[in-house]
Amino acid sequence: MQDIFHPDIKDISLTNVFSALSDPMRLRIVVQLGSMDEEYTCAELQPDGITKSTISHHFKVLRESGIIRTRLEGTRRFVSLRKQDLEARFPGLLTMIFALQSSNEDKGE
Amino acid sequence: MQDIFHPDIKDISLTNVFSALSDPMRLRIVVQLGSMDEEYTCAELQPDGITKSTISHHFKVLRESGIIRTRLEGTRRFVSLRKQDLEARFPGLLTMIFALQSSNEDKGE
DNA sequence: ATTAATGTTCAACAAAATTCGAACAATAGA
DNA sequence: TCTATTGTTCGAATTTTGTTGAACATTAAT
Repeated sequence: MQDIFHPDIKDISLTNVFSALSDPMRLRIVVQLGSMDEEYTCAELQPDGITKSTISHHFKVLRESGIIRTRLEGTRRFVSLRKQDLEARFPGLLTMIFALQSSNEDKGE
Repeated sequence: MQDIFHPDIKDISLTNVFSALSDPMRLRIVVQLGSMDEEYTCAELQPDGITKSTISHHFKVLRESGIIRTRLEGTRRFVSLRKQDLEARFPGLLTMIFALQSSNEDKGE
């Protein structure tokens, strides 16, 4: 039932990462995950007015593309950015994304 | 008829750029455009087995997302990377992409 | 054993993206 | 004025993506 598949570093593809980050909601999640070195539950990152199944779908996309890691603990799932892996695979990508956090980018436009 | 719309630098959005680059064919075009400081005609960048209408569509996506610039000359159109604009807007993005050119990324996987 | 909490999965739908061929537009050249 | 060249645009078909509610699974707590 629970696959919780995480691709190996070498299998993280740039096109898949770009595809995952092309959705405003997912990009915002990544920015939020990067803003603090902590884990979040899925519910904590769920925007208002968005259903559980929707956010679950986005986490799956982010996880299968190699951007986040999911850890089970009881009934909850903690997600975190694969910072080191992404930096090793695509140096500078996260840095560039976080730099835009201060400007006016990640709100879908 | 001919719009040839190019978004202003400030209107280039990261999600749109990621979306444009999430397609393997378009990413390959960008890599090829970046490998030389030259302009290409659309036909020169057309992969084997791909129709004109398809490649025309991809150039439109790249242009409207702010990644390339199109210049008319006679019946041909020369396309080039908006290197400076992209570097100003998303510092390090192109550098990161071109670094992968040497590795084994940009072939769809 | 119930009940609650946290997410996933499934079926369904709507919207968007990809691809193609045919038709068209604009220019260059004979 | 024809004709060739280069590329766009317009449907249409197919595929992918985003979203939701209902049902389910798993664990925790009572």
